Amino acid sequence: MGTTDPRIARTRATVLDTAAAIVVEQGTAALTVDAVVARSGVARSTIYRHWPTRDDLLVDVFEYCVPSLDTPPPELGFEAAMRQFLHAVVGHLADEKWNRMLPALMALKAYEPTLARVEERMEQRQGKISADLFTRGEHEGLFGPELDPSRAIALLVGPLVFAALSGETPITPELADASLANFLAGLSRPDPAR
Amino acid sequence: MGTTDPRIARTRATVLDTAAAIVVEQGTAALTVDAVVARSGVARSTIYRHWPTRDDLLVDVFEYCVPSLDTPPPELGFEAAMRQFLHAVVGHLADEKWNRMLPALMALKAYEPTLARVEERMEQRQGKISADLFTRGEHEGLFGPELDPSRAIALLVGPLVFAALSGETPITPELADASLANFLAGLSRPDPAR
DNA sequence: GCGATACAGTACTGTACTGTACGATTTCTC
DNA sequence: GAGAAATCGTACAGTACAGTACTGTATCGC
Repeated sequence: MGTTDPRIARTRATVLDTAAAIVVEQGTAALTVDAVVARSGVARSTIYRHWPTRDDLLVDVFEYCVPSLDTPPPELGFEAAMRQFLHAVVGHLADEKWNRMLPALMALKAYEPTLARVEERMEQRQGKISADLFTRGEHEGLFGPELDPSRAIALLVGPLVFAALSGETPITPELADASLANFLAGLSRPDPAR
Repeated sequence: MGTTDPRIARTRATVLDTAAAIVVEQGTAALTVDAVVARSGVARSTIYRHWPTRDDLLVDVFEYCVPSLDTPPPELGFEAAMRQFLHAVVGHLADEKWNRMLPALMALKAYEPTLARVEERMEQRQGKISADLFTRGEHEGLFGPELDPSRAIALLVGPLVFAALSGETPITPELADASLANFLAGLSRPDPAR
């Protein structure tokens, strides 16, 4: 019952790998069924057996490539856990694959509701992790419950995403450390410049 | 000599406005010559008289929409000037036009060298402004010459861009203030967590 | 007003891609 | 080994778009 035909899994993986490579190397506009056929060797009719339209394939490609982040071990405190989380984010953003696909997803989510949902699920998963981390920080007395998690994530992760997108400054664990250090420093200065 | 035929300027503006609206509302893939013809009333042959290919038109649309930032008045110190700069960035990112076009530019610059050059020029202009601002900060003794401007800009502007892209947290001047406050707080804590 | 030029409108070619249909072949399951 | 199912290969219709060519009309500069 749980056993699936290996042919199905095989072609599905082949097509998704090929399609992802095309998107990474040439952009989403270059993802045509013919291009996948030429590069993967999988027959045209076979691809349409698995995906009803080209757009459905594109959605699956993104879903296939979205990085999965883990919750840092519970014994870590806020600072150590957040550092580990940010380092993981750096790792994914530095990887050429996601480095190319993230901007494409951001650009398309405004017009393709199906891709918007992919991005939504991704942010939900990461939101759960960050919520866990901020709970640790609150228990440590670093900040109160009034802290806005979404806003804090923007402050912490924003610089990393910016570095990945602009390419002006290298995206490294050190940058993540700097972002975290600034965030922590800002906490101990609750009434800034007023 | 310096006078140009008003017909040229008129159709050029009409086409660029229409094309920009199409890109903002439906994405770059929807920018076809026929779509511009239908919406603007400008004839097909006229468009091809101004732009040799559709891609050239797209490049001009981006160039046309790239926001221009001003250097804050020289009498302002680092903090006030940077605040003003960041607030201007917030203004452009919150505007629907650039909010949609920036991700598209980020996604396409990896594959279209001509668009990469558009983005390059944009970053160059902003780089000049930020270099000016960091010089002020250095003269004020806030930091030394070892500060990396590109990296600092990532730390300061990154959260704003992240907020604009993700849509999870509102992009407001207050967010800019928080980013700046964290950056300044990090300065007075030169050896973080080591 | 007049010549020059930009614009409108239409028709056309060529191409690239989507999605369907169908028979032949391979590969899996049992 | 036999039947089922997935895959291959090809052919085809339909569409959307890029870019060209050409004629007639409106608008500019002088």
